[in-house]
Amino acid sequence: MNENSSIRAKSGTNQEGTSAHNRRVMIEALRLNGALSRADLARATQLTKQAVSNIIEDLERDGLVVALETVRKGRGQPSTPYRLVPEGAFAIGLQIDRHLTRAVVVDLVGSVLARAEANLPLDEPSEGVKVILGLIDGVRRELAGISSQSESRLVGLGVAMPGPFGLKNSDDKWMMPAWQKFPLLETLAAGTGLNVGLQNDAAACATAERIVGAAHGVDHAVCLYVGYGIAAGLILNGELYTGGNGNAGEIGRALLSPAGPGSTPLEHRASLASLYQHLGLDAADAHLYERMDALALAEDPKVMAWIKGAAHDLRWSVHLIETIFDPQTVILTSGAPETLARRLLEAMQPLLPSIADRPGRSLPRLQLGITDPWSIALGAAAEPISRAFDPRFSAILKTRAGGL
Amino acid sequence: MNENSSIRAKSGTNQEGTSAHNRRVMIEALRLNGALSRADLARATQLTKQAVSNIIEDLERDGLVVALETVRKGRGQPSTPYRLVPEGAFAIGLQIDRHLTRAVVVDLVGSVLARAEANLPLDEPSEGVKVILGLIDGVRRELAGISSQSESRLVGLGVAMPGPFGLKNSDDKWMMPAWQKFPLLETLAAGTGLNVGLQNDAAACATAERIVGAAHGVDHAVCLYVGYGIAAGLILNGELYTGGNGNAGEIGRALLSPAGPGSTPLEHRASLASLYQHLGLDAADAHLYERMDALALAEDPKVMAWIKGAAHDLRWSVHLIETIFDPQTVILTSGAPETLARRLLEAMQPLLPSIADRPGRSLPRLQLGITDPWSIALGAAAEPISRAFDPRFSAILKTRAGGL
DNA sequence: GCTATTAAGTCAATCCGCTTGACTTAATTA
DNA sequence: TAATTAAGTCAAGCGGATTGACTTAATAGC
Repeated sequence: MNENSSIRAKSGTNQEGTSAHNRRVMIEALRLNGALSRADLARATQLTKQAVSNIIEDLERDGLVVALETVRKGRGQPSTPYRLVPEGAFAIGLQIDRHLTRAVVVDLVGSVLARAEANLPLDEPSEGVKVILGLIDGVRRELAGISSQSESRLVGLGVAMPGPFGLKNSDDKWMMPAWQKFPLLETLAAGTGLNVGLQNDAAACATAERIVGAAHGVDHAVCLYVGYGIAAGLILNGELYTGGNGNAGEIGRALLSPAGPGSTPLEHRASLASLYQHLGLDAADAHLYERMDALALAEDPKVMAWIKGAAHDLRWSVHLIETIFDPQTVILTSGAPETLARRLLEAMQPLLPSIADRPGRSLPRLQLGITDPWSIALGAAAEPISRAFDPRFSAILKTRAGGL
Repeated sequence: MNENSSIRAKSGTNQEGTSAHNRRVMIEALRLNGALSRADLARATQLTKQAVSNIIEDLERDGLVVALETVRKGRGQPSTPYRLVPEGAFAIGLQIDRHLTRAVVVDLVGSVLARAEANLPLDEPSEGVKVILGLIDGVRRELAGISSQSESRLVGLGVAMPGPFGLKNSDDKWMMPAWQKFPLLETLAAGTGLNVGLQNDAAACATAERIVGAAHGVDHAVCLYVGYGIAAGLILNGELYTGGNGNAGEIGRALLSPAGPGSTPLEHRASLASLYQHLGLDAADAHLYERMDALALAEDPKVMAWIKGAAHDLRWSVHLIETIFDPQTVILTSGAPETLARRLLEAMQPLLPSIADRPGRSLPRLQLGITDPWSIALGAAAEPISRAFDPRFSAILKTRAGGL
């Protein structure tokens, strides 16, 4: 019976796929443009007025869009704009970091409705999972107080944690080895009854930028994330790209010079971990963020020295990213306080000359992204929303019946 | 009237899009699996037997597929396998290099039916275009002798030339500045009456590997191309990725170390140009290829020294590519003779440890691709074929009526 | 050797969702 | 007040996948 399972082919599609795509296209158009009339949507999506009308009627019935006041603009019948209903869908996002974990609830438009954080016992996943499930339960209850339909409109749980995933030698202290081995997704799926997705933290950052930040509506953007480690989140062709094994963009472990295995990974020089080390701070310190903020504001010499060194490496990373991906823009994000991130951005100027240094650019080569430390949890939560509502190739195709 | 043109949205789709996609899926399945029965196709594509039957009937009428002998395999009615008809479609590929140009005709399955080459006057595009049009006309006539329907089945002209494209300072001698400014595509479209597409040479290599080489059916592969320059062709999510401005993968100009603008681009060390320089060969020499082949076979010390140096840099490039893209495999291709390419591949072993060095790999981390010097022209020709017949997201969407 | 079983493939009706073209509604312009 | 313009609806039509019953042709088992 399995003799044919080796045939490689893409899935076909049918009218359901068509309809699903068109619904998603409407939602994306409303997300990107704020409020649009049916006629606007018809023009923008190339569909007929009638098709749009039917779809909008459906979406309105499903509580995903709502009509606004009619507006008169020149000759002709006034139009009725529609906008997304934030309460149309919710998702929970979970950030698992080395020393703490955060959970948030976001709605369809990416607003954070509830948040909670807790310390995480390092290297004890089975204990940690209890903490996490408690956290999730907390924000979920909070959501229930906000919306009566919260449960039925909860589309999933997105998890973000430091990558890379699935390596052979995962005893590297940078990599949370115990967590890599723990069956986290299965445990969380069982514990919450939700669909669970996983991204690394840079991908989560990129997802956050895409839904509410600088990558909103940009098809080719790379998000350079300076956190405890360093990595790039890739928006290619308007979608998050995660590579063959979910590890694309993990540049933290890239060797900077062609000097062989002995070189220092980028991560060991341009990351908050290296900053903590440079400042003699404890990564588990509960007031780490405030301390960094204060030091950055005070232009502490040690901090400024680190910024200078990190900016040097990061400038080179931006050059490399531009050369390799040819993105429309590079977004610098960080778990660090905004003051620090902004100084880092400034220290990176002027950027190295590169292929991106072309005439007629509409977006800056490098810009500052969200610096809120909750952005990773936000991006984690945005992933299920995006999966459920954004137009994607795979959303058109018929789903393989037999699992996966 | 143009007030609404600023609305950003993806196109919707309809039954035509569905049908177009399903046709493409059938063709891809036959390309990847050789010959399949309608029942096989139905299982592989998730469509019903009936839908597949209708589509196959269409494709057969259009001369794109043909039935083979029925085969008996166990119980049940014997199945009738179908395969692609090579003569179902043709495309012309054009490679424009610094000193020469090549044109080929390929068919639907990627076989080369005709080929021609000529020298190209450097920095004189208006003269060069005459040579090119003559070359194209030649292979086109040759094709007409092979197939009576050649003209109606000619899907387009694919052009491959060294990138990057559209830079500010295009007076770099590496970059064929005069050609960068010349309205090549428009001239060729007018001169041939064909649809014209452009890729850089590494992308063409990747396209060639995808249609007939090591990337056949692989969703995530990077093609490292060592030609006169060096660049990477990116197959991401089963499609060629070209970035925001068509320059993705142009790693030749990437600086190797974070030493700032003064560093040596990779291209100046690991490319055939550097080999020619190292050997004191003239890049315009008509017998360059044979000379290189002879030297490589004889294990000439100078060649071996260059190989050692280039391999050192390339090993690092592979590490970087693996770290950044997380591909299933990296394919080494080159305009150099196979002996040389193979020695280069061997000299790159052992590869640097990287994220790709994981258990349970099904494909090698690095493998040798097509070494035929005509592979770029082949890839150029494969692009229109792929555009016309491979399943792609954009092929499903309604096309914007008003051009582009 | 007969029968049951299995699988490929067809037939005809149905269904779903977009399209078409005429029509209604409601505003501005002249 | 009439002409024009644009938003949006109505109802019939159409294209293409689905459905389920049916036919055909092979092997497996008794």
